[in-house]
Amino acid sequence: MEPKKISKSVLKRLPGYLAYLKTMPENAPAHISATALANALGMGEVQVRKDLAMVSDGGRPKIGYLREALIDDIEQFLGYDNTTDAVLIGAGKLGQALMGYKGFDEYGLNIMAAFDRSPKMEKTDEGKPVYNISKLESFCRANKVLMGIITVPAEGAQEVADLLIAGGIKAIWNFAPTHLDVPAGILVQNENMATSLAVLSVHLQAQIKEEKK
Amino acid sequence: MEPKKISKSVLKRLPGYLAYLKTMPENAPAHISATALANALGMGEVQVRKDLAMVSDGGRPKIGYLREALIDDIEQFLGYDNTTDAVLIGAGKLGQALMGYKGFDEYGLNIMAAFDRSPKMEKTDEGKPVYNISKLESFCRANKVLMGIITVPAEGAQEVADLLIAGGIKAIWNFAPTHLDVPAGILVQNENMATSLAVLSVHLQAQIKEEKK
DNA sequence: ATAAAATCGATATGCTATAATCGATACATA
DNA sequence: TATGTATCGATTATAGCATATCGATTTTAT
Repeated sequence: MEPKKISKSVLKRLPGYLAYLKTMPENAPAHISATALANALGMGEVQVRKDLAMVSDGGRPKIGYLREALIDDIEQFLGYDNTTDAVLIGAGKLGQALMGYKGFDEYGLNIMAAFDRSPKMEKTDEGKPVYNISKLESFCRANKVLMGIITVPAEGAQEVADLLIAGGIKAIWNFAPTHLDVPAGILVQNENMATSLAVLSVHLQAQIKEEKK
Repeated sequence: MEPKKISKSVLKRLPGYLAYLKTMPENAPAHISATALANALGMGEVQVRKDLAMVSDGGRPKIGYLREALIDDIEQFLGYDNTTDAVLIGAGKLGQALMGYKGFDEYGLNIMAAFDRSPKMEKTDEGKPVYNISKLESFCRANKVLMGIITVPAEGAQEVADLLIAGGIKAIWNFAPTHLDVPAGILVQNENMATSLAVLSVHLQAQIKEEKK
């Protein structure tokens, strides 16, 4: 499958398909149609079909997609088939939770090491090393790390980002609830819980208002 | 300010403005213009102005918005001024990280208690009670809880969601990497790290490809 | 007091994403 | 072999969102 230009919205839906496909039982039919997928996930069938067409050409009328092939195609498109190394900065609770999350292997993500301003341990529970943040830049450069995960408080986030960029990082996964200024070419993906909370909060307010009527 | 219909995209940007406004130093000017905000956050000034106009009418030509008033307006719009109670299910590392996050107070979110299939403690580090999941439904009903936070593994997520809905919950914050089937009227906000990872991964692949040229 | 500068708010345009429709294709069954 | 049906894929339409432009308003400076 040739790599096509893909919109971010499509991109964000792909992991959903992938997760669903992977959780299907072994004894399920080997083929699945875009229609079936759409129904299962509560989405429009056209959208699903279009999304799948972007990453795979294995769809056959009346039959659908071969499940295994489709999984492979999506994973390849998302780059889950070759691992990318990452570093994590901020070994607090959230940082440790991420370090301990086994599932990242599946996504081809390997967190090599954690960094902290004042490390409270030499290794995480999983045996990954925890270094002082002073070593961050040289470590990134030496290991050609391309991705940094920021789990420090908001105040320190920009500083960490600058260090990462100095170390040659190309993508930042930012869990700090703050805006990061970065040069062009560096991607910042904000995992901002505040935005999710906003959506939830406004929805709940509307619900409460509705009830009072 | 009258509540207007607001698009989700606008909604998701509001927390960003709020965070920035709050981190401004005390000695900064009391007024800030939409233009200044846009520059600081690297956004289009028109968009910022439009967004702010949705939640506040305190903007004055040549002056801008009074910072404090703007903060209040946004917070009121987002419902951060009155607290909503929530329960959290899944007292693993991620769950504990969330329980320990102090910042939720600012957003008017109060996590009353945690639930787990097999609780390993009676109280969290912060002194919040941890109950067996069997008590979840009755607890929600008794305390009129409207929001549930799911931090259990993907396999158990749907089951937990069903329990929550049975308990009268209206909104679910889902950290499990799986799709949840819920009846209409229930909002599911997925905090799906897989989608973020997908964006990052594809960006990195493109970067690597670019370099090889 | 008047003019200039800056900012807001509203309107208009273009673009992207989503949704709907239609023809083509491949399998199943008689 | 022929026909019917389910599904894909392409094309077209719709809608929502982001961007650009313009006029109105208010402060500041001369």
